[in-house]
Amino acid sequence: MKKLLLIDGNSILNRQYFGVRPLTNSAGVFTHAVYGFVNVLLNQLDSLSPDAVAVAFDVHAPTFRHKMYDAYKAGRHGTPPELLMQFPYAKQFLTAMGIPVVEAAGYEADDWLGTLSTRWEREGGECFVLTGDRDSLQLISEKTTVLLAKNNEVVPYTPDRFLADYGVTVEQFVDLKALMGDSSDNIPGVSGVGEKTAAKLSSTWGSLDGIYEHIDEVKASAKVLSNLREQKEQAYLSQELARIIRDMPAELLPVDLPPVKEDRAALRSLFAELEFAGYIKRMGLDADLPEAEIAAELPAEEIAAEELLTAGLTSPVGLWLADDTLELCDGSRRLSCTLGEDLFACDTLDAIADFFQKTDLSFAVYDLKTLLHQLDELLPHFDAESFRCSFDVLLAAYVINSSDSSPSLAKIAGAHLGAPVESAEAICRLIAPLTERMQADECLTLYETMELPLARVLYNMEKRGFLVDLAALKAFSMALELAAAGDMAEIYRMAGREFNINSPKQLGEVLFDELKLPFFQKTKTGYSTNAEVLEKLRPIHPIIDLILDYRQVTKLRSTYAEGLLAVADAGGRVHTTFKQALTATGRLSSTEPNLQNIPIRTELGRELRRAFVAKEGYTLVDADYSQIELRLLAHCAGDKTMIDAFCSGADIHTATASQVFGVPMEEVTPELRKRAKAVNFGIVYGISDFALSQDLGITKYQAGEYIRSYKETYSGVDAYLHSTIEEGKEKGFVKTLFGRRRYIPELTSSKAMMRAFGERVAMNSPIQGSAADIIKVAMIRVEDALTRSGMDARLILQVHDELILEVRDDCVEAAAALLKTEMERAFDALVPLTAEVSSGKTWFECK
DNA sequence: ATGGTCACG
DNA sequence: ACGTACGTGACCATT
Repeated sequence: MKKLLLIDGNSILNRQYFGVRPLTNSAGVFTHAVYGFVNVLLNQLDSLSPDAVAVAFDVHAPTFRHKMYDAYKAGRHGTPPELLMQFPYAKQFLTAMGIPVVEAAGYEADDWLGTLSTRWEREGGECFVLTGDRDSLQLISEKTTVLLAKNNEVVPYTPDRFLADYGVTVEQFVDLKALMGDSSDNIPGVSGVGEKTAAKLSSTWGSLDGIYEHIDEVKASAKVLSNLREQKEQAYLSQELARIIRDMPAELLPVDLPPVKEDRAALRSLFAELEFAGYIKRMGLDADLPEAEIAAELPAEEIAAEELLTAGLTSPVGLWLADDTLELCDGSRRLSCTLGEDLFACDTLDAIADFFQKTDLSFAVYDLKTLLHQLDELLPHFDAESFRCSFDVLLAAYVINSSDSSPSLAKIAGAHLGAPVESAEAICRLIAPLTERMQADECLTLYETMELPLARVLYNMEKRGFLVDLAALKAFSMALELAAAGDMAEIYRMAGREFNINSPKQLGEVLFDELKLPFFQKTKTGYSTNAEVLEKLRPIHPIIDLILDYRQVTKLRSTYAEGLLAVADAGGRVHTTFKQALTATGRLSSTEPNLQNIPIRTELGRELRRAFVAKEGYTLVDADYSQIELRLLAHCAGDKTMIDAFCSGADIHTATASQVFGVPMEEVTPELRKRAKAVNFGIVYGISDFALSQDLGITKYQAGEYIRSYKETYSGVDAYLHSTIEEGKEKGFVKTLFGRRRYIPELTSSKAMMRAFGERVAMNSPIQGSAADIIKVAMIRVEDALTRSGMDARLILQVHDELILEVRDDCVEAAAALLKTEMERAFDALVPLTAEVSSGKTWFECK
């Protein structure tokens, strides 16, 4: 039987618009509704393999459309412009897919669904109707299944499923609507009749006609009966309104519905414009590119490594290192140099090393830091310092838009060149558009003076690594294992059976089903067993203590002790990888191992830091910015009260407590200080009374009072945060002191939750991002100053507001002074940016 | 692949 | 009526 897939375009786009988190391409066009639309459509094509597809759209009469627009402007529901702007893209997608779009003035999408499904059924076919609108359920039949799109799933509705859900047959659906009405569709129905009464009446008498034929026998309240009698006309009018048209004029209908035929080039360019790299990959749109189109402009010239020096290339040279090929392109020629599969092809590698050592060329690359590591591994005596890099496509793309983390070269080329291009050539051709874009967005300086130089600093830090005491780590691991085993035995004894304590599911069953402990929180999948919940249960049952301890020691053992042992090199050093183009705010991230989340808050966890050591004859020098985010808040807001507090050198949380709670500084109790500290943190994160009340264990009202009082004390901060949100809404992005942007599409969301999230992001990002910028400046300055000083002292780690040096014992004091000075001078703010220095043989001792 | 949990700033 | 702090990464269990 031939299958037809019919789609209600308006309904699906609407659902995706509200269901998928907002997304824009770099041109600022909202794309999430189309993104979701493409997703559900491709999914259905995959799972159904229909013989034909059609997508229907509403076309209201012009006068009606005007009304809709006015309604929207008046602040009532209608189609928001952010959705409206996505319709043409959805239709472009359908055209490129070869899927007919059906629409006609005066008809709604479901009229098409009704008419075309009826025709298809009559011709003996099977039909699937994809929509998010329950009204279309009336189209269900033995041969037509309605695929109802919900937020994250598509539910197939057959006659049986419908009956089970609604308690009436599909045929009675329209009568049901006729009686109960539908306010969202302006169907009046019969007053006083709701879902229950309507279902009962329909199932008893079979239909609206049946009810009125036997109106004298109908059992219902007097009020309902009289309404039924008085509103008979209205009931039949409602029935007409609810019934989907199934007989549109034949001349409007398409003669036939051809099988889907993709125009892959059109799809590729559309997805490139929308920046849907995932779909380009999913549909394999890059794989079948004709070779000529990939390389586009320049032919590849094979070249021997020995000829590179004399090839006559001109700077800048796009450079791409693939598995066994080095590609170079200077805009007029594209050279390809095979490295050879033989690892012992020393001659080639020597020649390439020689080329890099002697050349005066500067290179444009994708991901300088990784390339330096690759060249360092590949080539004998590679000198990273003398490798001249004038452009990094990855870092430029990140500075332009930090939202898509670590985009591939293909993706960047797709977005800025309009088409994927051969790699070295793409890099070369991207320089101009990316530079222009950065210039236009006022972030070229950020890129040139901060991100690009930082890449080298990070490369050096990664290469140096951090020495760990393997023996100490092993001993710690064993002690933890012993503790875990002890906990485990006791937990099993108390539970009365063995189970996997690591499984939240099994643990939940033991605690809440078997031991019958009260539960406060549930997750999507079952009981919540997180530390917050367990903490509340602690007084109730002794097993809780053991579970918390078990969790702590197993975490320390597997993630940290064993985790670090697994990645240490032969010399006992661990080399993290900093991701420089990942976070939305401009911070770095650290992986394999993550050295930015080594425990410190608990005593036992902190012990781990004893295993992070300086090598023999060396000392660790550590400095961290004191309250840098709050200080930057004071600076950005220009809030006199807060600036004075910082300039006076007072403890900021005590000062805040004093001002917010109206007590003299000397009378601020530790409890008051703790609360003020929580408010200070909350402000930086984009505060809400609820979250603050949770944090402090106080009522929401009280939390609200704290916030109100805080805003009164620091009115400049309040005004600044508001203006940041306003600017974000206006421009679509917020920016740091150094011009780093973060786009926040959520700010214009029609969903309150999403918008509130956007507002918190708008408040936090400039502060967190500016702090990230400043420590980056500090890192460049420190690395530079240390090199110039001739001291044997080197940067080895950054932890957001903290820098760590490994320093030869004889220059600890000088290095410490240098570190402090360079950090504090990295940015000239309205308040001092102080850094606190410490040193020790282990990281533990630095505090 | 995803969710729960927990480590950090 | 509803769920809530901002930014990350690793491990484990489960699908």
